[in-house]
Amino acid sequence: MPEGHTVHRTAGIFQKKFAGSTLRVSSPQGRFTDASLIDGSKLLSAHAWGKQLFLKFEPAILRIHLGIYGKWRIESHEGELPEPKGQVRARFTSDKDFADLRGPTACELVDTEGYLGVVSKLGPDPLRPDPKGDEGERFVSRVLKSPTPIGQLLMNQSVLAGVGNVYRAELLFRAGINPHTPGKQLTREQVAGIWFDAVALMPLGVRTGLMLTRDGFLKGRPKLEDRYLVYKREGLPCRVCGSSVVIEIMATRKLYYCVKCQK
DNA sequence: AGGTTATGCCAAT
DNA sequence: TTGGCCTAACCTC
Repeated sequence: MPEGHTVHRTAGIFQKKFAGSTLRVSSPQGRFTDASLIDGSKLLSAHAWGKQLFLKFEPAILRIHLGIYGKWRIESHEGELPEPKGQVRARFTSDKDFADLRGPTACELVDTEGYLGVVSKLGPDPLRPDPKGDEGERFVSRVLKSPTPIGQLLMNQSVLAGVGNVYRAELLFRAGINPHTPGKQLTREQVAGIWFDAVALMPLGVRTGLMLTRDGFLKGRPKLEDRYLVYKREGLPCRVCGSSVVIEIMATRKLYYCVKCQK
């Protein structure tokens, strides 16, 4: 379930369970042919930026992107490692824990230059520390200059890193903004509002592993049918006004919104 | 058993 | 704009 919250959550787990340890790295499936280059080396740190996960090993940095299918299985073990389930691209093993990676779009070693090349193309990430406090402004000024619909801008990782199709729909509903509105037609307050809403909401997703966006359902594990405001609710009544939630295709992705509440 | 779908994104056209 | 990647879960038959 890969939007940015999932990736940050995984980075935290790697940091806690594996950072500072020497890891065995293998590719049961065989497709990660560079596994041998980091096998037996120390994991220095793990961090996320948007939907990208970076594992810094001593010899090189491993860049992992889950794409739409990718999944992690991370568990502890008692010396006896379980058989890989399905097609495991990469397995990371410490004394106590193992992590199996299946179906990623990217699992590749990069050097510092390659790493900088990737992150230089990423927009601000609401889940990243913002010591100077100017990351929101980077997002806001970019949106306010753009003729592109805000629904597309929120999906563009160079504008805003980590938000995907679920958070896009939910953030726009919460803001009461129609996804077709060009960025430059929004007010500064509206765009800043989206940023700060994401900054407030996404850490909940990291903590729980769920994209919680409904006030009143911001803790626990709400059932799937209670979870979202508009995402995957086409044809169902809007939770606020009761009119039918619509679905459209915007730039190849399904877009859900309420025509009445989002002007 | 086969078809559809997915929280993503890139390259080719 | 379209096709392809790549895996598993969830349908229908």
